[in-house]
Amino acid sequence: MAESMKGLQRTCRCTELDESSIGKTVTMMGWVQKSRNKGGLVFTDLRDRSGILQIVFEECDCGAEVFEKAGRLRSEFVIAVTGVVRSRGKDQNKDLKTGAIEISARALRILSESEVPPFPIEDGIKTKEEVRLRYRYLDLRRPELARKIMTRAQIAFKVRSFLQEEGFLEIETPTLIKSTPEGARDFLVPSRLHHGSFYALPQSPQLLKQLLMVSGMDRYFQLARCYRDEDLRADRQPEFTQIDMELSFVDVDDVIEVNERLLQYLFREICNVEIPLPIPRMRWIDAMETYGSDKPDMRFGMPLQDVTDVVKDCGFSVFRDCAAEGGWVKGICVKGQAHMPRKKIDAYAEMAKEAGAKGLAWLSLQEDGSRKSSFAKFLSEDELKALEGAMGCVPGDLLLFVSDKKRETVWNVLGTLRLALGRDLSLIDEKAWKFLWVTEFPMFEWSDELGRYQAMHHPFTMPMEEDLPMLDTDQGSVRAKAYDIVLNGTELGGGSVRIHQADVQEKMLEKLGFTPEMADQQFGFLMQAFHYGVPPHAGLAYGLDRLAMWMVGSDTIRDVIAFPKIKDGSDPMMDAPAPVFDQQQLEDLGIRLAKENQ
RNA sequence: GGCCCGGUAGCGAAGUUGCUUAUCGCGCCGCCCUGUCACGGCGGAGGCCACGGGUUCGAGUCCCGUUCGGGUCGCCA
Repeated sequence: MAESMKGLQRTCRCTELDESSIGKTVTMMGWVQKSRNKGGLVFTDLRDRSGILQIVFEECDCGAEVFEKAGRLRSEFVIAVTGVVRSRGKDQNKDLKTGAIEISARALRILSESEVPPFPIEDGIKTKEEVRLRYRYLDLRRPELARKIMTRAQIAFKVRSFLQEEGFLEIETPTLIKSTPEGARDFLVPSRLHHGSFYALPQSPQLLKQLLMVSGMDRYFQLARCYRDEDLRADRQPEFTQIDMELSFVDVDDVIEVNERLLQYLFREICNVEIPLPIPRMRWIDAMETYGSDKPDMRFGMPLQDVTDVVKDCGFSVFRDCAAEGGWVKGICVKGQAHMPRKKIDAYAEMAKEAGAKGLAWLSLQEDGSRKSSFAKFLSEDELKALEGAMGCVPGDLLLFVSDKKRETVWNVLGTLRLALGRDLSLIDEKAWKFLWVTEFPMFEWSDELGRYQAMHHPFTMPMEEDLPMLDTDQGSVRAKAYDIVLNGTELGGGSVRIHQADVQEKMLEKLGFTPEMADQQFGFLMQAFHYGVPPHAGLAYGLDRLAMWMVGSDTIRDVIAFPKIKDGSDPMMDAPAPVFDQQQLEDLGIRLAKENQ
């Protein structure tokens, strides 16, 4: 039978008491972590979000009635205890923050009883995530997860205080907006007042924040909930939070400068990590050529090296023909792995094929100078020497090569192998924080599916001034004033300088295959705004969830989201999405379901 | 949509080339215990081996299908 807390007031949280509190009478409230009944006395560990504190019930101190009640305490009961703080003398618990003290109970109320929880409420459990997510409210009681959610709250607080200090205004933008083409699938919301019409939930507040710049707001930010109806990953949820910002009268360097200081501030305050500034920058093309990735993991080396010129006349027809057709041959040198067994090399070859390669050529130079290789027999000694020299290969090293007509394939395959090798060979310094700006992204990327170019970032991104003439002559080579911030091989955020001229924006939309009518229908409000005085502006958005994930040391984004969704986009706790309960709801919206969904 | 891994008491696991009553730890329930804190002692309860079909004298184990969960590729301006 649950008791009332009438007349009681909680004094403080568990770990807010220490030896200086000895002698004080306090009232503590929280959950029973564990109760140890020794017969003549009962020890109860009381838990709240701050930690654990030991309560002692002794009949001589608390009386028979309270002592009998204490004997009934079970895990996860919610209780209120009034008692006196005292020292634990010799019997201290060094594993507990409050291990030097305990509460000698005088009064006890059981505010709520509990069934036996479906899994232990403690750190380090191996319970399947499936079960934990169904009882997420219990999972969140576990200290390690609670700490992560509390750290996320701290991050949000620090972001706000830093940006406010820098003159940014926190402005909310609507989440019922217009569907835009391009990009990810939208979540749609049917309109009751306009049957047959739909709102879309924003994938980002992109256009709205640009309009705020037109409004003269100058510096804006928002912790914006965003929605993308795509498949989930360990670091991807259908709804997620962006630290979204936009600045007027700035160029690339200005955005980078303030954001470097933001990152430095956050990591110093939250993680006690000092990020040296400036954060290194790398052009997109160099990131691809050197690491085979637009978000390179800089915690280890093993760069990609181009040997197309070295092998263009060699005896190995695969390389020779590829070079002759304007293709690419690149390799990586895996230091000290000449002894790698054939089986493992074959596994990497399989990985290479899955990543799109036709095959993987390999050569190991043994310590005694002999070679093992899939292709060395086609090359002369001089050609081999030249190749090994170009790769910086010394005895004991293993070389892996990929050739393809498309440079994207070579990048992708070797980039994948590099990451796998870095992980498998423990080359990654897990304690390192390697930040990197990747700049000068291509403006466009070709879409086979659409049969035309797509915006790599988005259609409002400013091309680099010197590349503007190429819009008509060499569209694929136009670079954008776009930048990504990368941490340890993860994209934390990205942004760009935006187009602020109506004529350039019209040209861009035309290049992306929009007819003037389509452009007007989709973005008319933006184009209209661009006729009334637009400040040059630029911005950036971080994935707050990913940032928080790194800062708390998790490998899944779910750990920093209070109520995350599972792989199929559903919520196993509240069982959403679900069919509508009341048919009237559908009728109000003017929606009729296909037969198979009724 | 493809590929990979997994599902055995509330939780975590074991279960051999197919064989009697499916095992272990934690938790849970009862009794005992005045310094425990991974409390201890004694006793006890708890299972549609994910679901469906097949092979077999006999299936947790082998085969097929389904389902649920995770990872990954596609996808994610």
